[in-house]
Amino acid sequence: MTEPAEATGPGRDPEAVSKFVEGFAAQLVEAGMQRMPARVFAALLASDSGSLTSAELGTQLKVSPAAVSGAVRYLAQQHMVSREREPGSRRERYRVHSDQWYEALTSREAVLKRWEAALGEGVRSLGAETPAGRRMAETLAFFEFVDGEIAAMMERWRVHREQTYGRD
Amino acid sequence: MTEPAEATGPGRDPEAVSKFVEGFAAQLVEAGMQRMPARVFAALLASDSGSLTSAELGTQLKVSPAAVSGAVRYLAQQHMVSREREPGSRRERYRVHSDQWYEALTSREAVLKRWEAALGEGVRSLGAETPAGRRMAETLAFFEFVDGEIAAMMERWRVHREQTYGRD
DNA sequence: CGCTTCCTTCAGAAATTTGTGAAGTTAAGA
DNA sequence: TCTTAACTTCACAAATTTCTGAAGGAAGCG
Repeated sequence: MTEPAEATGPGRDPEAVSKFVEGFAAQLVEAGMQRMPARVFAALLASDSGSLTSAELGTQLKVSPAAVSGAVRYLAQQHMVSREREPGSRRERYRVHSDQWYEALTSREAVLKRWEAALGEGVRSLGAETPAGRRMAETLAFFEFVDGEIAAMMERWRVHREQTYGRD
Repeated sequence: MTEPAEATGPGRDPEAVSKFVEGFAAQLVEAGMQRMPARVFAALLASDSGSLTSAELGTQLKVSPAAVSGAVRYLAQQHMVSREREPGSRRERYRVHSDQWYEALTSREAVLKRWEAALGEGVRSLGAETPAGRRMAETLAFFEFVDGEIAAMMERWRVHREQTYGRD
């Protein structure tokens, strides 16, 4: 029986934590995410409190403060983490909300929108009546369809989740 | 009025085609795709026949046969293009099927599966009763939910598409 | 009001990724 | 069977990305 290890801050089982962090980060990287943001994100996901300071992240991941800073800025822009000022301290905490982050992941809305814009432009410039134009128009229609569906899907997830876990 | 340009093979309006190809490829790159596969894919999408030979791709994109070869291998692995042997010629054609490719894009099933595996591993090793374990379990549940929803969504798309465009 | 702590920014070094040229392989056509 | 066209593979060069160390700036605390 592998003792689940006590939930002491950075303690627990650094070995197991690190293994998960690196493994999960590797998968995120393969899906197109930059390495450092992926590692930071995985580390937060694996923390008991769901939040860590810059310093803690640097220590745990063995990287410089500069690297943490860059990664965290990226993640915040993508709405995958939020920053919190620890009142009465110049420490900053970075947090994953258990629902916030995967909404960010699916609602790659911004990405879809840009794809749609590029496709629309293509249809216009190549001509809607050309075979290529028609193919692009159909592709565009697909993305527009997906856009709508995703919103509905997230709504169903919220319901499903509340039934299973109760509110956040 | 900007003449839609004649649908002559490589002709049409090389200017407009190139503009679309580079623009759309750039968006795909930003979403995490490698540059050359993105350009090749965009070029195929913008071709009237929906298929091009290695040589045509090389000429149009101004890259070496080696680069085309690498890009095409990647795209084929991702099921985003299919290869066709032109009967009675050693030319190979690469093709986008109008439905095949976006199914490949959305059914990032393989990616999701690997994420799920990594998360499951994390839950096990950190302990399902720890706060971190619970967070990961919930995340895992979310991906499993998405898995199922995507299949249903694609089915709805097929119906929607057939009504709009008729069968392929 | 200055000291100290923590984070950020920036320039550059290191590592990784990407594309090329050249040689190799397969298969059509004579 | 031999020639030749077409794609692939491989080693290396170039470009890009990624991280670090050092300097700079904001905010608590004495």
